Amino acid sequence: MKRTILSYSLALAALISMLKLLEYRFLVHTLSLEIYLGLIAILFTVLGVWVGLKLTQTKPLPVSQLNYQVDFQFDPARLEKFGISKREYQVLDLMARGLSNQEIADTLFVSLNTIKTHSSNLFLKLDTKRRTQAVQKAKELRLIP
Amino acid sequence: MKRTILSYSLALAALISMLKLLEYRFLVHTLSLEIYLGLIAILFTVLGVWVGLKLTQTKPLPVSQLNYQVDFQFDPARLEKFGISKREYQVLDLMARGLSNQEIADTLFVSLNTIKTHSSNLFLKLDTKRRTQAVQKAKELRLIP
DNA sequence: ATTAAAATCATACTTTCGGGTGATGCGACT
DNA sequence: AGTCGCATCACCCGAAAGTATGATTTTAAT
Repeated sequence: MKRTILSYSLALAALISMLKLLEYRFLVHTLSLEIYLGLIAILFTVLGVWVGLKLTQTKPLPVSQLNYQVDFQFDPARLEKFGISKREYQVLDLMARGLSNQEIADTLFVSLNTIKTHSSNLFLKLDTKRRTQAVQKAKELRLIP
Repeated sequence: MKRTILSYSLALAALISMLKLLEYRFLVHTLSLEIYLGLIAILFTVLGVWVGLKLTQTKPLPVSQLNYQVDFQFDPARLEKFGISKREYQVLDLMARGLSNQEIADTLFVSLNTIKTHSSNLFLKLDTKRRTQAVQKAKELRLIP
């Protein structure tokens, strides 16, 4: 985490420097200061959105909305019974929504390999061989809605 | 959602206007342009983070339906709506139980290739790319329990 | 401060899925 | 008699999923 923050800071610093260089260029070319400021504002807003998403990490995806909610109740105790970690649970949830490993990786902002590791561990803990089996079993066990 | 986006846009516009006013003030007071730019950058980064978080917030679902496999009832009419044949339905059902294509083939005493054909056709008819997605969608559509 | 668990990522390899294409046989319907 | 839908199967190929192993980094608990 420290590392990420550091890299973001560096990226930000680099961006600012770059912008400063550009600044003089633009100004001598008589581009209005307002437009320039607007561009900076937009750019950093986008950057902010990006940073915000990165830092908060979790963001469930729709894919196929039509979300029907059952009398399902999230129960950490049940997860603990199977030794399923928070991250693994997130992966399981997205799996159940029909996402591919790559899509899950993109959603959680981690690499494909990481998701493969998580899912492999899930299969061990749920004693299943495939994702479809894992999802089915997790539903039976009321681990997911 | 449109409303939120609109309000954010307005807020942004207001901010920009405000900043433009400030701009002249600051400039006549000989505050360095670099510092000013940096402030804008930081401000809009923060704004971006805020907007990003707001936009990705998942709202809780209404507790409308409290049912899921309770009221399931096999309905050939629904299948027909999607053009799903008897055999394809069987494959879909076994798929949802977590069986691999090979296992389904063994269960139905046909070849693996046949199951592949059936499942491919299923994906077409359900407009899905993966078996997990197909199963999920079929459950939503109440095609299977 | 140390330690244990969790999370991350990589590389290499095997298996399973899924798409595309084409072919055959069978019953039903007209 | 012809055609249409369904079921069956084959072959190829690329993509995705899954296994195994090892490593580093974060986080949480003691």
